[in-house]
Amino acid sequence: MEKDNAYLGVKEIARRANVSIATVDRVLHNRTGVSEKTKKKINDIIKELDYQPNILASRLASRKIISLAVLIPKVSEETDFWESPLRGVKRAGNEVKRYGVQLTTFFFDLNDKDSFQTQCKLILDADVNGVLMSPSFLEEAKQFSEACHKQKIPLVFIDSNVPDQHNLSYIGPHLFQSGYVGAKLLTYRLKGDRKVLVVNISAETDNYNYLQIEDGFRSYFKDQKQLNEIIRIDIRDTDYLSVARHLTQVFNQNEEIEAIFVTNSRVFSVAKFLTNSNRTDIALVGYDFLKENIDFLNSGVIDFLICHKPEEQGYRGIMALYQNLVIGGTVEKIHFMPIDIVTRENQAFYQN
Amino acid sequence: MEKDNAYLGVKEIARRANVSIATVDRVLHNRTGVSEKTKKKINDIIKELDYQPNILASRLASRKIISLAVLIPKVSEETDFWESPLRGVKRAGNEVKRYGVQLTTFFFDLNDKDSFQTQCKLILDADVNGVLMSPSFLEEAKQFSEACHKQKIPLVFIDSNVPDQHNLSYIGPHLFQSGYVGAKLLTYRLKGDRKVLVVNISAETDNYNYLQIEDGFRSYFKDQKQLNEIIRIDIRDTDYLSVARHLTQVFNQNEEIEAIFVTNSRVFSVAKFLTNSNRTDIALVGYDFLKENIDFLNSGVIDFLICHKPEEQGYRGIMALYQNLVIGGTVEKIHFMPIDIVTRENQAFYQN
DNA sequence: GATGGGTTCGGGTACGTACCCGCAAATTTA
DNA sequence: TAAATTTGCGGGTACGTACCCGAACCCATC
Repeated sequence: MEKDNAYLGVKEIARRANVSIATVDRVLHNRTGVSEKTKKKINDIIKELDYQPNILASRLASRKIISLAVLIPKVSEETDFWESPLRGVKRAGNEVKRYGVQLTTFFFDLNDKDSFQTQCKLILDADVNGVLMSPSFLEEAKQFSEACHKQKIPLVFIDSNVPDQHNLSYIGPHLFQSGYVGAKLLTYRLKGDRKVLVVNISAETDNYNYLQIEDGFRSYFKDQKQLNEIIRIDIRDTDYLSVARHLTQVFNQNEEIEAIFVTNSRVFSVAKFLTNSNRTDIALVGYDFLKENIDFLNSGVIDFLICHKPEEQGYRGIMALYQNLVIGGTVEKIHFMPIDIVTRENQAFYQN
Repeated sequence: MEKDNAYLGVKEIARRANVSIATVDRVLHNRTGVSEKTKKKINDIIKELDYQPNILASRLASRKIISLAVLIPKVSEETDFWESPLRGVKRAGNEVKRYGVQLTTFFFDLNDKDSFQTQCKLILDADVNGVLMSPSFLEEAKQFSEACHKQKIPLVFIDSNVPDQHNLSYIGPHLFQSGYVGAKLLTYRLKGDRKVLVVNISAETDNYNYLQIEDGFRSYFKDQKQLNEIIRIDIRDTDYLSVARHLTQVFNQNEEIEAIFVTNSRVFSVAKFLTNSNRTDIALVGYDFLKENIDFLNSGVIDFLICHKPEEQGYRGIMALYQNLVIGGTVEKIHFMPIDIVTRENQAFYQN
């Protein structure tokens, strides 16, 4: 029941190297003031002992706090999707705050590029030690990523990736494959080879994410040699009336639609439309574990929801920064989230 | 960047109560040697300040180690299912060992009740602070649970639950609902209303888990008014030859089987049989993310795998004990794992 | 009023690491 | 060669809590 006395810490290293603890400490934090010779000697001993610093003591002795910034879209009336990542962020924040880590959250408006840039500047001015962000605007995110890299601030992307950046990690879905899974699910409900409709409801002008999902979706049909014609529609105004108007038009022009795939969480709008227009026999697949979506899942209007664990993305994102900054460990550059399939039957136990 | 100086610890409590730190400490750990009057005074101040002990300092100062026991089936040649929980356990163990928590793992033979009891005794003799176990043998697990309760050792069940025990927590699937989901998935592949076969391959004599799954499975058919006749078969010898022999017999007696549901991870045996006997058009649903199962999923013989994140069960189980013993926090008594649906398309990103 | 035993409490050190301060030796400068 | 730096290093204290050791105090008893 006694703690393993054989714990080998700085004291033991110092003893073996015939130096003081302070010198070992200097080497460990590669501070100046140690001759090359002793530095090498100490490093050898560290390697030999496979020294693992005691984080408890380390964080306790350090009077510094580590401050992390989080930049995500604010929750709008239209969709509360970003509540989930925020929950995960807060949960992680709660866990690490006892280790002297502090979070500050910055929000931007998904319909306003400027707000994104403004918040980016605020973060850079705040002199933080790490950043977690959703790179909703591709070009602006790239610039910010560059700035972080120059200042050696580790940066983690969630929800969607920005390729070829010096970021610490990406934690989020493999969008192409996600669309592929969506197509597969849709085919379970396909009876004939009538038309399939892909709906993108988004005010965002950058449709980088959306394109990858649709790519995956179409690829499945191609791979399976499904003959269904795939038609598509973009709806820029995200309010229900606008969605209903556009869909009415599509249905007027295409009488043979037997399935709909919505590329994001706004599938509930489509479900509402189908309900209102008595078209609930149409197969419907969409994204994300939102309350509205679950309701339509339970009433059978939505057949499947695909989900990428948004809360866990937030949680893992913060933990990756913690890992990197506090523990000094390595973090995998890309961590793909699972592509979860949610149905009426298993939704009760889903962990968002 | 400086740590919040306003941290109020035992020192401040002692100052306000006009006592020494040691006295405050005695109250915090409700040790003896403090008069009721001062105890009350100190407790009031603790409440007033909403004092949160610094775990870092606490664990650092404590020379005690916390030792946890893990009791799970050993990995057999037949199935390596228990590798996953063990991985999760080890991952958690790795995380908490820096905080003075030590794990010892005990294995028993799923075909040997005695080995289970033997290991239980060993654990009780080892004077551990907490136990994580798979209650594979119901009655024996109950006895062990009682013993733990008497000795005030927190106990966590994973994989399956034992109702009405004084255990700290259960972390695992809702078996009934899991069977329900299995039935739903199977119906996606059902074309007519021919027979459905439920297969249970298990040497275990206690089929407590299995029964709940089959209950859920049948309930779905009842709820949906599916007319398919459900036949069932128990296979006690888990080797492939035995499985093939039993299945051959069933198929000889029932020509109209169009779908099979296997109630545990041994679905690969059935898949192998279907492959060997050219019956791959039959729908097949089973359990668990094992390599063999994934292979058959990829080759299209298995349609769906259901999975309850076994690795995470192990991880969360240890963390629950850590939470309870180190942090002193509360733990939810039942934590149902998600009922994950794994297909060929999303398996690459599944987190077991 | 002295003695004893129990109760209540404080001082002090330790946990392993971070980092300030200051001293001595080595090196450069005058 | 002496003085002024610079470099290399050790001593020591602090972080917030745990817990040992003993001291002071109380009340009862003779």
